[in-house]
Amino acid sequence: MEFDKNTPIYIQIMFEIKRRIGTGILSPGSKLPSVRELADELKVNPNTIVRAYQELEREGVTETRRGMGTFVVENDKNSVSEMKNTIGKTFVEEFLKKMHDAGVSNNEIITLVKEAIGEN
Amino acid sequence: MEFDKNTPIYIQIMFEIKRRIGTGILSPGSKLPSVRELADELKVNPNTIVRAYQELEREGVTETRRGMGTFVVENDKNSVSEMKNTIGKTFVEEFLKKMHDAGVSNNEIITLVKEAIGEN
Amino acid sequence: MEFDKNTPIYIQIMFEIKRRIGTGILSPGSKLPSVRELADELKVNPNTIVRAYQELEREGVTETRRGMGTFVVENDKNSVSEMKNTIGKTFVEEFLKKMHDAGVSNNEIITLVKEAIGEN
Amino acid sequence: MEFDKNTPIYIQIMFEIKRRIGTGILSPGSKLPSVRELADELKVNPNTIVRAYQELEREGVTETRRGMGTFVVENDKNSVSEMKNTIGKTFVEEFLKKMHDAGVSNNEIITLVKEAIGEN
DNA sequence: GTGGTCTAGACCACG
DNA sequence: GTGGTCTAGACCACC
Repeated sequence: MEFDKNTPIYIQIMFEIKRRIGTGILSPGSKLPSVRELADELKVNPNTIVRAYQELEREGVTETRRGMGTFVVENDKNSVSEMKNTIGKTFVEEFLKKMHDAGVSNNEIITLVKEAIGEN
Repeated sequence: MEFDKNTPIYIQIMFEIKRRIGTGILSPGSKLPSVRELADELKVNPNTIVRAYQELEREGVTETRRGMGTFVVENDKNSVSEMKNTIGKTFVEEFLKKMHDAGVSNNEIITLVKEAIGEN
Repeated sequence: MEFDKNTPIYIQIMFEIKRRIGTGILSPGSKLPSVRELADELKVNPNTIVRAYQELEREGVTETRRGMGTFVVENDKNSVSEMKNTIGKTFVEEFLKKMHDAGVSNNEIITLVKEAIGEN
Repeated sequence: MEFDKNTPIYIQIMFEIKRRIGTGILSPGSKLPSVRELADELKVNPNTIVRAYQELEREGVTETRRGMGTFVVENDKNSVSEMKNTIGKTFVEEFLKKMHDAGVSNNEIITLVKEAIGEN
């Protein structure tokens, strides 16, 4: 995994976990990798993982069971389709805000998106 | 102009200038407000404006003429439609990459965007 | 380190860093002094160091790792001999251009350079 | 004539005048273009020309005769070969200082210069 | 008048 | 402890 230099690493890790839930790699109820494991895997300071897990817990996405580790909460919110939706909507809103700020109209936005998708 | 607390002010000023070019408020060749003027207008420290203007120059959007001020470069890139297009495409690509990484399909993307626009 | 009054301090610091790379004092991958350390050492405001480090990063000479410091990029460009070569060639070209513009022939250039070196 | 963005325009104009003397375009005793003429020719603010002429007079290169204009002083120093030498030495010294600062040895300097000349 | 640089000192997010 | 950003205020060279 490569990190974008401009956004905090712990945020990117949060999205990585959500992505794994959204794509079914992690299912509700399953155990997250331990802090040390994930720190090793991502070549990152363990404190950074701790921070990410804490924020995820605050958001209600995960829960820690003492002595057992961190788990994906079994929640409607964490079903594959819901998680995809949640992440998606966040990104869409960010995106629309930026475009509007740049003076691009709604029609132009749709056109640009369709073009870009067509090209791929 | 209101500033978003989470992104550096000088970045937001850069976008504001680009937006003014993109919407035709500033045309290629025209003079930007002086550092002190804009600092006053935006209730911001002059150094912050200086920083924004320098970055814009580094990006080739503006140029400074000694003792005369800062000007929009007369450049195809800075024509109204081009500027909008450039900014737009960059954002669209970032956005699509994120969505695909999150496992959202092209069809779902278009649906989500349309929904979000409809709501606004 | 003494500063020349006529050129910005941050530029002189940039050259100092490049010189340290060019002479092998700093090797690719190694950590630069922290902003505060170097500010102390050079009796200069920390902001001035920040500026120098940022410009070096823009030039691809260094990179910052969040919360860890600023490092010399591991790059062919930054090997001792290459760095010396790169800086040197830039200066030589500038120099020759100026001399030719002033109407000095190639032979005269070599003579003048040898004279000046002999004198030192 | 194109101006280097980083050095004051009036300095560049001074060198331009010296260059014209060094290459024989202007001979000792001849009249310089009027301030307005040169300002027009170089697309520059007349004040900038005034400044350049003043500095040249301070250096003893030119003199102004009231109501008649500015003239190249008839001076050994202003003979074609001498002027070339003067400019040349200034540039050579600047150049050597930069190279030494960058850690390039005298031998390497001569090698680099010869290479660069050979290539042209 | 213009922008460019620097200092002093503060606060913040990140690891 | 690390760099990033911002403010306040100063001085300077240039046009």
